[in-house]
Amino acid sequence: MVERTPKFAVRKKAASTRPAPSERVDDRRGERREAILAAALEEFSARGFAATRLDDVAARAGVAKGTIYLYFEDKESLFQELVRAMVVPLAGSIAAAPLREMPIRTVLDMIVEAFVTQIFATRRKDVMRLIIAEGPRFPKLAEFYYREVIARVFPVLRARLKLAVERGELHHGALARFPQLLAAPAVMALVWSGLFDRFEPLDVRGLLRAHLEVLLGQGGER
Amino acid sequence: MVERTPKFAVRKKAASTRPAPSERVDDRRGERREAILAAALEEFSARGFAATRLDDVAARAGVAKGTIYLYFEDKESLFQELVRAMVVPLAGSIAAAPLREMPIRTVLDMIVEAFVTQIFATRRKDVMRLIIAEGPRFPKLAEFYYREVIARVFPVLRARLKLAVERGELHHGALARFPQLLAAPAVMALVWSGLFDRFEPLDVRGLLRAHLEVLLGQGGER
Amino acid sequence: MVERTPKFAVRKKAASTRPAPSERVDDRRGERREAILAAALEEFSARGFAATRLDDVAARAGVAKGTIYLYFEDKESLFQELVRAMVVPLAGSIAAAPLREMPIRTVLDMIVEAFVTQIFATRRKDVMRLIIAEGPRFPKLAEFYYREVIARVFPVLRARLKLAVERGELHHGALARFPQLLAAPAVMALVWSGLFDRFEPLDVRGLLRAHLEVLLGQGGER
Amino acid sequence: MVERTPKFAVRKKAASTRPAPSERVDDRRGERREAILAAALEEFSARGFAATRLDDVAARAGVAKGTIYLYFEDKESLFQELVRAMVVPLAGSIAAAPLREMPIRTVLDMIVEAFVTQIFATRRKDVMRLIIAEGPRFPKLAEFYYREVIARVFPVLRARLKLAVERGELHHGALARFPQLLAAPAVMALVWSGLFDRFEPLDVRGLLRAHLEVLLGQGGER
DNA sequence: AATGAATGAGCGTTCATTCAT
DNA sequence: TATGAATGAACGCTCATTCAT
Repeated sequence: MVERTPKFAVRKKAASTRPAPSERVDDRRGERREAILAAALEEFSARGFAATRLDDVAARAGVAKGTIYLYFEDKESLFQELVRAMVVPLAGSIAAAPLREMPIRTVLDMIVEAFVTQIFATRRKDVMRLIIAEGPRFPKLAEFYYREVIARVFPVLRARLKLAVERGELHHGALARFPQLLAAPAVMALVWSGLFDRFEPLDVRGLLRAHLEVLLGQGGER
Repeated sequence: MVERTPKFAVRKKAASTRPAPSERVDDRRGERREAILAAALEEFSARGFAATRLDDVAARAGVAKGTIYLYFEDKESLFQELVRAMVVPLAGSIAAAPLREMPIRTVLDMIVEAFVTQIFATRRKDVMRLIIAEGPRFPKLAEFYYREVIARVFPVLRARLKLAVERGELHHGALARFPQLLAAPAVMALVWSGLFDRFEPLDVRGLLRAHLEVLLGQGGER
Repeated sequence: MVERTPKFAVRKKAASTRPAPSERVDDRRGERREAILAAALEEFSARGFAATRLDDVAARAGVAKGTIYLYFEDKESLFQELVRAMVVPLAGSIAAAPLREMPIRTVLDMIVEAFVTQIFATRRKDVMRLIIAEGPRFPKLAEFYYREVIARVFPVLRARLKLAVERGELHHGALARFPQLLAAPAVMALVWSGLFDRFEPLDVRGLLRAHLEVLLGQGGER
Repeated sequence: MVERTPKFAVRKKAASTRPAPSERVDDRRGERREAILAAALEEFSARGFAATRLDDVAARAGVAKGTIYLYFEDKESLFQELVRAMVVPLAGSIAAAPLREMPIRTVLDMIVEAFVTQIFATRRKDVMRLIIAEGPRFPKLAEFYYREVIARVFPVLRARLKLAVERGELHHGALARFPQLLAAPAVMALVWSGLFDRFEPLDVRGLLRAHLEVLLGQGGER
């Protein structure tokens, strides 16, 4: 994995006035790269890693098959870069919020809302599903996700949850011991919607909110 | 099915009264089938459907490549039969228990225990992971699982949870409205263990028990 | 080719009163053999040599696949035996007729009638087509047919045609030089009916008779 | 198409004025296609459709196996294209000749000559044999040939033959009723040469000319 | 003799990757 | 840089043949 440098952050600041030639080239490079990544996401999501044909990715991205190899080492690199590109920015934003200042209810509401609007309603949902489905076969991918997301978010979360218990905001330590419990309904939503939406669509926000009720010990609607 | 290899070898000598030839033949047929299914589970779990080579399945099962086709229509059939063979018996046993007679705490404890010992500690864990990972690409598979498991188990569960609310065993209706919440930590355990066990193993029983504490509103260990 | 002895003629005389055991066995053998040959003819005709599956031959013959190998060396032997069994008796009967005694018109009428009723209206038609289609790939088959049929029939025919010219029954020597001309419409009928009967059925007897008209120099119906 | 190899090598250098890249590419494409078709003809002729290995076709054409699939959908398409490419130009040229202007003798002489030089002396002979041999198993092929050749040539021929009878050029209506009679010796020649040339080569032109003698009622050499 | 399960070589087809242009 | 034709290893599946029963 890795190797390829994070061109993302950079590019965002680029180009305001007339860019220098090299910059313009970099721009085109960036756009092409984006187009390929977007096409790859679509195809990998629809068919999984092994069943995706680079031919189709190229066609969807509007480039020639060989062009993909100018931007990515091989099929696997493309896949990993794809996940990386979608995951990194998200992970950063989560770990940044000033959780300690807010009441736990607000914290949890924010997390729910972030998941619903930033992940579930976007292409990131597909990336998450790809991680779930393909991760076991891509140790590097799982490791990357663990390092970038889990290892960064869970400690912060756990600390805040512990604090909540100490402050009396939460009445049990279960969550602090197993932050996975907090994420479980989100994972369930990703899995369920990928499998059973045809038969029984799931109200994802409803599910997560109901979960909060349980966690916070409020009766909610019976 | 249950726990692979021993069963087979044993059965060969099991029958004491010299069985009729046809019986013996049927026995061998059954054993071969089982061997292929076992090998297939192993390979499909390790590589996913698309990346699994029937050559490898055959080698692992100790049969020739062509033999697989004496027992299964094609690769996809083998995959579906595999899931079917592992899932059907389980689904039946779950729906059967006399849930109404037991206190909700017992019901939930049983479910946790069943998941941990009947699924998570066995090869069924791998089958569940396969359903999660491959289901989106196998509509038939997802439908089968929905029909055989979800549609059979969830209504029973929901009814019992409603009853629990009415009886005052549960203090909120969230679970009755979203039985998915009950299953969420199990799904999380399957996903987590497939991805992150190398970095941070998960105490699955602990996770599920902690979840019960939360659901039942008991403080548990802080 | 060859190797297997011609059991045919023998069997025909067999069994009148209660046959001895060994004879009965031979009978069953013969029937089985016939059944396989009949099934093989059907399948080879429908699909050609290469595309025919011994599985299908066995199923059609009502025997197990392995049984075929008790009666025939391999697929190719079966094919060759099949042709041999159908061709040999025919070739004999043709060469036998007392052609010199009859007027040429009668001779040719007889040949036409023999072809129409003994070949074209029977399974032999399929054998002839098989020889035409597969012969180029089966040198032994072509050689066998040349030796058994062509080399036996053509000289006789040629002699009679020469005689006809000398007797003034025929007005040109073309036929005597090229007895193939006599057979050409029959071959054409076999080929045409195999290819174009769906679009334009051919009146085979009409074709052959018209050919005779031309050969004999009679005006026929204009 | 026409007579294979030389054409290709020559063409490469042929173009004097430095052709545009696309032209050169198209040229190479055309050459490759031709090379594959030529190799396919060779292999299909030698072994028949079913027994031909695409591996061998590729090797003979000097391309990789996968390359065939850049030019042809699949094995069957390759086969059909092969026949189509060889048959279509011929059929056109036949139907075009101004038959009514020429005496029937000339017409028939021309047909004989055309068959001998344009078909029998070329690779087209092999294509005709393939049609005869494989047509029964390829309904599409037979239909194509009927539509493109038979349905185009026979009516013209029949009309000219009728005219010949009316003009008194022919003394019997047999040919007009059965134009197949005219083609029969050609079919015979194709079949005979495929089967028996080793044992008894056939003077094809002699055969066809002898046939004409008979048709035209001239004594010819006795 | 008869069976049919088992074998494994073989073939059509696909597709990631390369490379000449 | 970009292309897309070409490659060839790989894989699913078939089927003639064998052989234990």
